[in-house]
Amino acid sequence: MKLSEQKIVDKKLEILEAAQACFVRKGFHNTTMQDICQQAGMSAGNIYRYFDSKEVIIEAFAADELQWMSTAINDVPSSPDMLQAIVDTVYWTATTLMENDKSELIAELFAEAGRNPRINAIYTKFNKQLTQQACGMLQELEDNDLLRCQHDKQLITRILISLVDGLVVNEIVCPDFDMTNMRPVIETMVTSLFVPIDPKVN
Amino acid sequence: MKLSEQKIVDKKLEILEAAQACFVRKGFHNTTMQDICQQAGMSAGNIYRYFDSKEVIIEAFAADELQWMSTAINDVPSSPDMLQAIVDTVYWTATTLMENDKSELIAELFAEAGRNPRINAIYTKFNKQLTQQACGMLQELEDNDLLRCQHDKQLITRILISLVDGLVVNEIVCPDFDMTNMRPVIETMVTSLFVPIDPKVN
DNA sequence: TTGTCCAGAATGAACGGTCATTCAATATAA
DNA sequence: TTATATTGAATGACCGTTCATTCTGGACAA
Repeated sequence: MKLSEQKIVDKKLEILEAAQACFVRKGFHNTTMQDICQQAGMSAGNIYRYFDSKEVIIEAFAADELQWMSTAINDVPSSPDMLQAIVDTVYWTATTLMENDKSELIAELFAEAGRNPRINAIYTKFNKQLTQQACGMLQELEDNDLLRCQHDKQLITRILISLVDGLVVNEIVCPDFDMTNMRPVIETMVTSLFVPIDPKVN
Repeated sequence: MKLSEQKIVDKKLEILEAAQACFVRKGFHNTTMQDICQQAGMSAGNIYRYFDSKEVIIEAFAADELQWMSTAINDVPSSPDMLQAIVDTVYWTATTLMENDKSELIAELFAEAGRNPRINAIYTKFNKQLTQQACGMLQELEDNDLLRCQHDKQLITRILISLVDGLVVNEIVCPDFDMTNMRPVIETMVTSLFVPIDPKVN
């Protein structure tokens, strides 16, 4: 009758999904345990068997959410043209986040990271990894003479990440502005940061 | 003995300033009325003579805050070179917001706008104005043959605003990343969106 | 198969604490 | 004295968390 490891993981996930639905609607602090209970179809006491506190649920949710973003970024369809691949990464990440209604959650995460040290630590760590990963990719492209960066790679990376985050959260306060044509603009901006290496030169 | 109009305005401002200090530290929902009372050196009952509810304080604060940003944007030192003027506006706005510790507040505003319709309305309205104002400036530059936009003016504007917001909120999750050299990168990206009109051509 | 037992899963009412809001009492200035 | 400003303890609602209780399904003896 004891639940298997797997069942416990599933249960936790179930709770986190319910929590997510509530967090989207009301944010972390306006969501009550009762909200989560109702959404999860589970009693308060039972939820506390899986998570020690609401705070822990928020933290687990944050970690999950960043995990989701991380995989979303890796799912960008790759292009043979390296410059296009970078443009795609920026564009796809932004549009994917928007289309999956992550705007509110990301805004919530930033706000929480601003005052909750534990959430801040989770986000900071994720951000550091993401930056390094992206820098590594740029470095590799340079090493293989496929591209040259016009500026410091870390700066470029951080600014592009900021651009994506900015686009996503701005969706919240631009309800009726059509962003579907933003790709060419993104392309111009991103492209300007790199010099493609002309094969003819070799 | 009745307070003059001016005194009432002052009192309200005093309360809003106290509220702001608390909001920076704890965010809207973790700030208690007691926090605000203490910070303002005023009793709870008295604050309720000036604001009907905590909710109203948050709304008034949001409006004030956006007002502050609006003026900050207009305070950008102007440059004779129009392209530089645009770059400056983007760069100055971002750095000014960062230096005045607005990151947490802006993140908080985005999060709140995501679920509180009244705050959303305030922010949306501000955003619309800001976009129009910026578009108007670009239009004027084009009309005077000082510049040509490579893309739709509204799109450019929205994306640049998003970039600024993204840079500012990203400061929260990049505690130890040095952004002081970001200007050249910003310059490259912003510049790429416009074609300066060469006087020789005329 | 059938009935009994029990560990672990789940429930939900109750508790203690916190917080926004109110209001009776007091201070103040004209 | 009086109208207004201010105080801060009291109020009532809400919320995270707990815990006494109930449910469930498999083990096992007969």
